[in-house]
Amino acid sequence: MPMEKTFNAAEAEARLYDAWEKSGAFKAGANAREGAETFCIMIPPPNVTGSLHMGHAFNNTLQDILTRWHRMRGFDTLWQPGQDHAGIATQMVVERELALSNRRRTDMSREEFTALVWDQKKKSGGTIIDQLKRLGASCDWSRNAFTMSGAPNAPAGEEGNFHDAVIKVFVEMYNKGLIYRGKRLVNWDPHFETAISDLEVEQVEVQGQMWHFKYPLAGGETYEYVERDADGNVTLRETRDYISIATTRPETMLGDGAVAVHPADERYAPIVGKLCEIPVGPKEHRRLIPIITDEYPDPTFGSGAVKITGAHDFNDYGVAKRNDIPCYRLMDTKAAMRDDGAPYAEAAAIAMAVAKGERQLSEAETDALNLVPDDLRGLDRYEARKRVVEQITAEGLAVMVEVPGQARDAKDTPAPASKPASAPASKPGPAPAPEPGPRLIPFVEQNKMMQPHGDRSKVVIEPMLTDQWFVDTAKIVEPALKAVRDGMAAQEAGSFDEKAGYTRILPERDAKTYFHWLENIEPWCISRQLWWGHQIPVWYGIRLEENLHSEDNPTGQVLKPFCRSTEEEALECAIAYYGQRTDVTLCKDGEPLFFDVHEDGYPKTVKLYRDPDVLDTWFSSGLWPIGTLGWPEETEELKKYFPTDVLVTGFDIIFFWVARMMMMQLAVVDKVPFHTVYVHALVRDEKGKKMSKSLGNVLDPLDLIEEYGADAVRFTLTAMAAMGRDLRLSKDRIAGYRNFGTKIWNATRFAEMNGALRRDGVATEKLQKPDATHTVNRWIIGETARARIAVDEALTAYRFNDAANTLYAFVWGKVCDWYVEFSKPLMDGDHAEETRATMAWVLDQCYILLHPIMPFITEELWALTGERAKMLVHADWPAYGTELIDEAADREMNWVISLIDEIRSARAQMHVPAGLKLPIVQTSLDEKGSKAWANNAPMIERLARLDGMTEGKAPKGAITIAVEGGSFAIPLEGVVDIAEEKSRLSRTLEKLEKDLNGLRGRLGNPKFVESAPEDIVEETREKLELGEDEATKLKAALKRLDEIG
RNA sequence: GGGCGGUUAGCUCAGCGGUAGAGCACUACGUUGACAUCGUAGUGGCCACUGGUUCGAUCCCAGUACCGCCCACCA
Repeated sequence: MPMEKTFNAAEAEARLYDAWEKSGAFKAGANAREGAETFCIMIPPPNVTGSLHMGHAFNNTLQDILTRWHRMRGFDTLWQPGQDHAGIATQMVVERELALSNRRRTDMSREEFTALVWDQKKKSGGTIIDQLKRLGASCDWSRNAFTMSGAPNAPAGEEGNFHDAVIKVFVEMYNKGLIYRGKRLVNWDPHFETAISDLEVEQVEVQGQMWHFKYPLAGGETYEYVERDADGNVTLRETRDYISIATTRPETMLGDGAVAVHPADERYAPIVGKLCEIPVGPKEHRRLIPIITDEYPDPTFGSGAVKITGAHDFNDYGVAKRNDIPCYRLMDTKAAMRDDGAPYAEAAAIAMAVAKGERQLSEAETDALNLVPDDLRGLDRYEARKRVVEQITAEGLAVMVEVPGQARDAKDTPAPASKPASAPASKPGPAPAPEPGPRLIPFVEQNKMMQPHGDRSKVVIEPMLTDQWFVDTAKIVEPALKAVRDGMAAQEAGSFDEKAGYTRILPERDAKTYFHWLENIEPWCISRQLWWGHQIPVWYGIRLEENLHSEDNPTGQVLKPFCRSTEEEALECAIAYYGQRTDVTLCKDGEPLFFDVHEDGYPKTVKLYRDPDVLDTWFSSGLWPIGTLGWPEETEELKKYFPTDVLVTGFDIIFFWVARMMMMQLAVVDKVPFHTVYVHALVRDEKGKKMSKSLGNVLDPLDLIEEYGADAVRFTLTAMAAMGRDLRLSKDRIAGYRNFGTKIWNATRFAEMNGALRRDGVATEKLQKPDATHTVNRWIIGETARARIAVDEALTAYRFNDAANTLYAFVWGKVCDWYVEFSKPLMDGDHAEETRATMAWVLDQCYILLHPIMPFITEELWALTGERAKMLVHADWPAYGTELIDEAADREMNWVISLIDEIRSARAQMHVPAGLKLPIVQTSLDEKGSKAWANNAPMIERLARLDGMTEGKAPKGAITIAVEGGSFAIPLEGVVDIAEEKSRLSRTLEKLEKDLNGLRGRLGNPKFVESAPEDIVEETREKLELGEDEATKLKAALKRLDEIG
């Protein structure tokens, strides 16, 4: 049955994938040789609700190439797939769904909600798996993992021990003091109402507004305010009864604990230590705060004086901690102004007492204090800001500026002498409607500033003072740094050893990124106020009085945490802690917390309640390598495949994931999770823009697979995967590689039509390399060996593009362009059988070598072209090398090829009709050339459209063909235009002479001959000699033409 | 502000000490026992700029100019 004209990808891909899966081709260890080394890749788990985007397609194509390549080479191979539960992202999807029916998560219980999330997982979790299958990913799906498997409320079918592993790690790290709980300023996402880590915050440039306000000094006190320029000359001197501060967040003034100035700032020296008044809120209850010094304020920025709001700004928090300034929380979880606690008057009075040093508050008391004036309570932070600005302005305490046309009021907004140029950069705020005469408006500096946003919610992050769990990263970072330092050193030294227990990051530059981040690592906030995730295994009771200020409780926390893997253990632990006099029970969901006490104050009943927070998704994905292999159980797979081999990932998750996996695996099992991290670049659109839904420039890999076939998409991504460079994907390129598939398909058709695929009943994988005698066959066998060597070298070095380009050049440029053409005249005659056998072998090698990149079409061709005992997916990867290269055959064929090239070129330039067969006259030819001609005459005549060769002198009106070792003439009397031939030869000669001059120059330079390596000098000499020979011939030909003309 | 990249043919990119390559696009011509998703031939480059090292630099070093990315607390 003759083959179709093209490969029908749409029809074949599903069928082939199905066949692979059914035969267990992707199972761990499939096709492994006896006693084989292992090779294991962990998939970067996509979000369970996700769908395949171009980045996934790229990432997984590379992994699949490595996996298939190793599997064919007989490694005991595992590509471990799975999905991530993706806390926020997944919860977001389900909440959005709920919103459609006007419901919210808080309308139901936690259990009901997480059940809905599990439903969602069931519904959409398979999508990405199916899509990866469309790509051809050869994962061992029977081992598909999920970061929430085995969670307490997981439905049937979601068993597994990932949850247990996560909990175990948390408990162990807690016991080792690597995890702690504390009230810290964290990034708070007001939309999802949860803390997030630094990495989940995106800095976005926005147009910022900075107001300047006057904080009156307490008791109407005044001081001499003096400003000087760089030379110390006084530029301003006046008496002030206030200190001017600049702020971008007026609403946080309510929580100010101090005003800070730089200790060296002489302008404010007279008032340091005095109190000033926050100019908001009811006048009779204005709070006073101290003016302090700290290194943080920059005297050249703003007014040089900074209001310190420890609970809502990271810098201020640092200042507050250093100077023992109270941090007053102003907002609730939605970042609206607090509406709880005692009325403002009461709270303000307490805060005032604190400021005056008359009173001290515990952390809890400070947190309970609501310093939001009654009229602002419950307002959104931006509404509150507006009100605050209005109030201050109305009261005349905003620094004003004259408009229009007037410079800003210099006396109130001092521009320090060192930065005189800063003034023009600042413009007055919103321009008022033009009115006659100058008029005063509040001075608002318009500056570009970076504002933190949640990477998921896109809302502005609010720094919030809350109780959170942290990993003490400083304690576990060192091994992760050392492992990569050692790995990179070995890589550099060329002595990299996969078994040495260190890790390298490729390309090298990404190692720098890794180092930089880890060397400056901050504590990692791992608690999230979400419902979807691993709930923190900590139960709280009340702390026993005598321990309130003990060493293990420096902040005087009232709660006593019991961190254990299970409720039962926590309960046991608590019982031991309280002793006989206390009745300890578990607090059931929704039950009120109630602590009853004995007469002497000792707890009588304690209800343990579980920490409601869940763990950061990346805490669990940080355990992906051991978790998917069954840890903490000593499973066979864990023993066999861990540490794994390569991690293939995008640079965007080096911090999120790679660094954390390194730290966590080293902390938990004291081994690096993989020896190599291959970091690939981003897939962009053809204009170089990052693909994003909002830009609408997303190329959907599924669409592309539909249109061009998975192989074409894969080959394109591979060919463009130059290390470390972003790649721009265009459809033209994909179409080009789809054509490449068609090309090899048709080469196979040719072979089939010529009976070159008859294997005479020999199982093809047993098909040996034929003992060819004909130069053409010996040559292509050598070329095949070269290709195999180059592909292996490229893949070993993770140079995927080199592998793809090598194959492209070999299959198209060598096999199709030349070998197939050469073979045509050989299909009858003495060498017919040998040529057929060689072609069959060469094509098999093409399928094998291409299979990791283009699995579908090659598998199909494999099946179509022989009785195969094994599918191609399990075919043996060849090991032949340079022993197959026949240098003599190589030289001969290269001579033949260049002769044909020359003739074709001359014909085309002389406008000889393509179909016209011409005789050729050999005017001179050395022995090698004669032999080469004799061996390959039918091929040369066919490909160069010649009609027999004679020896003799160049006839009149002939074109001259000069090749190494000889020259030919093609008589074109009447056809050829003498002038044109002259100009053609001249052009060729000119080019040649230019090259020769360069070569002569070099050889004429004694220093070159002295210093350059011998082989280079020798090569240069040879080139010159050959070139000069050719030039001589060209000159002779030109002279002849001159004689004729 | 700190760090890391990039600048090579019209476009997208390889190459990274021995005098420049691919794909696409473009031009001309189409023929042989697979292939028009094709064939053959061709056009097209002071390898960003300026210095330095070297016998020799697109490649190494230093600086300049643009472009891009990452990190960062200027109120």
